[in-house]
Amino acid sequence: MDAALELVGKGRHFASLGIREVTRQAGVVPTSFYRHFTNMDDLGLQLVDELGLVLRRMMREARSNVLQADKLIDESVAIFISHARNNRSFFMFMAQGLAGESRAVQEGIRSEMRYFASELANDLRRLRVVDHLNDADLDMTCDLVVRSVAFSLTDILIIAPDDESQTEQVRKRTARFLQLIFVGAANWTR
Amino acid sequence: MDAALELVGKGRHFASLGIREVTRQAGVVPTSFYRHFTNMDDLGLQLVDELGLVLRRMMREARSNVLQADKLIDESVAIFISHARNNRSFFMFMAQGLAGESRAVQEGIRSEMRYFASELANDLRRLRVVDHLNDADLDMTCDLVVRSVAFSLTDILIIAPDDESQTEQVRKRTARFLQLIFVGAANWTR
DNA sequence: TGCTCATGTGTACAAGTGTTCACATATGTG
DNA sequence: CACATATGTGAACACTTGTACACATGAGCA
Repeated sequence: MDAALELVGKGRHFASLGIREVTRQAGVVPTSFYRHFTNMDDLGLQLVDELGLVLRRMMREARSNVLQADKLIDESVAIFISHARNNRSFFMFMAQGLAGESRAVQEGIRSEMRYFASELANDLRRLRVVDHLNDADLDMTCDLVVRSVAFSLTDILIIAPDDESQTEQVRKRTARFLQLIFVGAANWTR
Repeated sequence: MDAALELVGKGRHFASLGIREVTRQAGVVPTSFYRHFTNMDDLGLQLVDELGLVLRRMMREARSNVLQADKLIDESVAIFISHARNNRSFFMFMAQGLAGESRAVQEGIRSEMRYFASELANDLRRLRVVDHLNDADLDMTCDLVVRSVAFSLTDILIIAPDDESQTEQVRKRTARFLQLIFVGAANWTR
């Protein structure tokens, strides 16, 4: 799994990876592959599971760092971007998988995003920043937030990993997107 | 190019297509490939160019159908979804390319999206629905709109092409996203 | 100690891959 | 008409690919 991620991190697309290629990168003989996975799709699915762990760690960090609501957006975006840079290959895999060729991987990632959005909705309720929204509208808002952040992935991943100034630009733009969405939510009337 | 699109439409990922495979689908001998393209990346780039035409046709239709501003969102989303369904393979290619393995294709698609966003900004100025926004904020809003719609692609493309009820659901949800964004824009103060 | 089970190895094979080259056939223009 | 140019063909090449099978090794446990 690490080998596959490394190849993805080098710019390869997961869909184009072969068994031999992955085992070569892992420093292992091709037949060993079958000891762990039945095919590449299987490997992809297990990567999605691990991606879930990464996202959960990120959420935990965000929750412990965002204490008061006023810095919520900037803090969260900063944490997201920092995780995206520290786990570049993982997030590349995620971005690829959203339109990948394995339906199962696709749905796995979408389900992670749904989970993420629903946790976000919980947190916002708890922080009492969206009291006037009913549940459905809050869910929609969080869905849109998660999508916007996810799309920013493509911005972060296309720039060089150490380009601080461009990263900062993406950070700012993403934060403004979320501000715009929350202004919308604050003035939303059904 | 049609052959490659057909394969993508069948669920294959563009990055995993081979020259022989594409020429086989095209009913032509492998060597013929080199008469038209130097490699698969080249083919991808030419597909991006054609994608630009599809998007421009879509814009033209949207402009001629959206006369008054009050139905703007619903009409535009409907047109977008109808185009996405009629050119399914093209939009699949677009969704894939955003996180694809060819940097050039990636940037090509991103540039199409930027163009789209800037045209949208022009239209909104012309319709005078956003008079209180300065140029930068209008650009940001349109950027977010285009991104949200683009993300909805993954929703449309994952459902069966003839599933009317799910399509309708995506249509509604996308429209609500845009409404939320425009409420945000309407109440935006720098 | 010896047994079991998980993991890794080496060899083999049929099938598929990208790319080359010389050759054939259209198509349109002077 | 003849000729140039664009496109398609067939055979050939050296590699790579997925997968099967029998065998080796090592770790943990009785």
